[in-house]
Amino acid sequence: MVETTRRQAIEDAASSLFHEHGYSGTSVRDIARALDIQGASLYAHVTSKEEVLWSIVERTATRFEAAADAATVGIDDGDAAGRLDVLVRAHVGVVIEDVERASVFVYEWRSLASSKRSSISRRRDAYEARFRSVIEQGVASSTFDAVDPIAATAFILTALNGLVAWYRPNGRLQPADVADAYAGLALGAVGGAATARHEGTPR
Amino acid sequence: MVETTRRQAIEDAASSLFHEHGYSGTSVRDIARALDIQGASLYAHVTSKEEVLWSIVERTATRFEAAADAATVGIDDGDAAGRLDVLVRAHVGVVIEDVERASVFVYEWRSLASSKRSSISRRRDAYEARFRSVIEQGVASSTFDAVDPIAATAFILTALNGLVAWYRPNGRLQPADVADAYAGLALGAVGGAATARHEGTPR
DNA sequence: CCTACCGATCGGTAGG
DNA sequence: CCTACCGATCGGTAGG
Repeated sequence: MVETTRRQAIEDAASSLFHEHGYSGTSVRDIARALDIQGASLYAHVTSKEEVLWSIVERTATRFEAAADAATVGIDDGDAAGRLDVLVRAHVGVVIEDVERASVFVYEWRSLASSKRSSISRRRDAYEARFRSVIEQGVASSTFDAVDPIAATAFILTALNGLVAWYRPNGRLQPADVADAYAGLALGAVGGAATARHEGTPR
Repeated sequence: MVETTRRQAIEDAASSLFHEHGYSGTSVRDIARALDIQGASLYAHVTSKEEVLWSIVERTATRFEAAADAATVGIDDGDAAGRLDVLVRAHVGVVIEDVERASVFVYEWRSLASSKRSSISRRRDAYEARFRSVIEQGVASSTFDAVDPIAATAFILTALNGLVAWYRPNGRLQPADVADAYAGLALGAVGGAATARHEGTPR
């Protein structure tokens, strides 16, 4: 990976280690060792270990939000299947673009101290609500089966996030294959697959 | 919770703390404090922190395996939808019966040292293969849609495991509601819901 | 189950 | 970015 700044290299190394061993399972000296510098030297670039976590989590939260914004622009409010399709593809795209940072965002945000933690918690809730309202609307319009929207949202979002545990950039499935597969599975879960599959999946 | 032995109380406290803060984020003294004893006193009952993790993880692995065994007994090999339905319900049942231990099993086994870690890794692979072969068979018999069995298995199992992040014992949904909802969503994901829903979901 | 203690490592600072 | 160092905490042991 080509690094533009030292700071970016630090966050790359930290993302990789936090992904593999967790935030508490990674020491400042582990991060430094990955960059071939002394532990104390890290503090020339960062103010604390938690600040590094915060930076990764905050930026990744923004990427998920921006991708969902971009994906749903111009899609008819009444088209629940189409909206869920693009939301799923957007989410999968952000995960696959940087599995390590996505993994840290998804699983390590709880290690943040209370104020930052609750800030992320609220943004996660709002993000989840986008999926839920699409599902509620699909159920209301009978586009989807009569699923429980809260359970269905949790089911789908945790399935999408689970990608970070098994997706490998140079594995059998190309990013587009994963996006297609996951969009089909998610739509199928709520009973909206038949419609979406017959219509294709326009973006 | 009624404790039969001190050892059990230790594993209860550890499961709760490992679930909330992770294995590395929990100290031996944290566990001791939850039991109102000194940190060093824990070693009268356990040989190491990792042994406590191992005990929780190993027992929970066995519970998942036993539940899958029991659920599939007497179900026709050719009935992919029926088999997937009971596998999903069995998995959800084990998670809901003890969310904290299930969470530790699912997310903290990576903290085990190499030999125990690879033992659990193999058992997880074998367990996952049960789901995958049912899905492969359902696809082959056109009971299910032509999903990618590896992706579909990962999608479904990570969704089921994601339960530990949001299920609350005294929440809105009763265990049976969650099992029904998740069985429907999982069957739907692979396109087998119509069949299962019309047939009902016998156990 | 306690007190007293061990060496190692933790996140972080001082001063260059 | 380094060396030298800080107090706190880590998992664990000795001996009762």
